[in-house]
Amino acid sequence: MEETRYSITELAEEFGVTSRTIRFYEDKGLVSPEREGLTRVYSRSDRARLKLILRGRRLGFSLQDMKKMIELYDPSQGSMDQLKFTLQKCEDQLAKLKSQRTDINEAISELEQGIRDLKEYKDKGPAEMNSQKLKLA
Amino acid sequence: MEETRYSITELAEEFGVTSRTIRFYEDKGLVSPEREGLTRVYSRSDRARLKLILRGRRLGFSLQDMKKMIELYDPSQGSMDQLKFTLQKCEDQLAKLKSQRTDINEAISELEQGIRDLKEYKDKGPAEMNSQKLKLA
DNA sequence: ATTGTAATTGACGTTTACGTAAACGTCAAT
DNA sequence: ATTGACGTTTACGTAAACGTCAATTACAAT
Repeated sequence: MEETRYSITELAEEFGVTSRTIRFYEDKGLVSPEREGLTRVYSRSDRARLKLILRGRRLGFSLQDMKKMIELYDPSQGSMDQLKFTLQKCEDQLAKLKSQRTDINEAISELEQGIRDLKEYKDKGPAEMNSQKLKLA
Repeated sequence: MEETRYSITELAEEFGVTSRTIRFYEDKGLVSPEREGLTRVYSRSDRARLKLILRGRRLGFSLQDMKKMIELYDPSQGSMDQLKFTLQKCEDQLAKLKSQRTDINEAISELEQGIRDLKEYKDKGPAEMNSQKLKLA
């Protein structure tokens, strides 16, 4: 089995982040690559972790959450507790996202209405507009 | 005409923010209530501004943006420039929100799938699962 | 006058996810 | 021997939108 090795810049480019970011994750205890002298050498599993982290980030998880969840995939066995933890976090996050989506949808509606009003105000002039329509007091 | 007057805590409670927040907005030049000695006294128009600010916040505008946009409703006339500025900001923000919504929708789908996989993994046990399904490398 | 309640100010803390700068080491290639 | 590209560390900076705290006043009621 070839030992696949990655450099920090290699992974940074592949995942579209800066090497600073990857080092930052290491600081937070999310990855711990080997060292050859000072240079970091990433294994295939390090790369997988990284991928997972970035995926979690896209889904809106905090790095702390990711740290705990990622332990599910460690050399050790995926214990039931870890599994439950991850599942719970996922469901929490799902709820959060859905709530956010609701908020955003409302904001979009309000904005769209606002834009319509503003355009009308611009075209017809302030004269024949009642300020109520612009949602003022 | 009665001069309606509000205290800082009154408004804070009405709008569900802390008085610190309101003072913070003042710091940023978003409201400038009268003073009686040191005490802030808010007028009906101050209250309207505040309402507008909070509304903007809900819609995801920055305080800076709100500051500029809010001048539209100043004693001075709502100049065409201000109107255009506001309209532009609204459209920018609308675009931002729509893009966010897309991201969130994708995240929700991914999460829902992930949750399904995790549950399956939990029930059927690790044995008959291929790790690919859990999106690992 | 004292107690209590509110308000004020200023300064520093918080959170998240990094960016940036300084100053230096390493290594391959020329 | 030098150049260039990359790497390292430490430490401080950034952005937003406040929160928290402490010290100080102000004012109202007792």
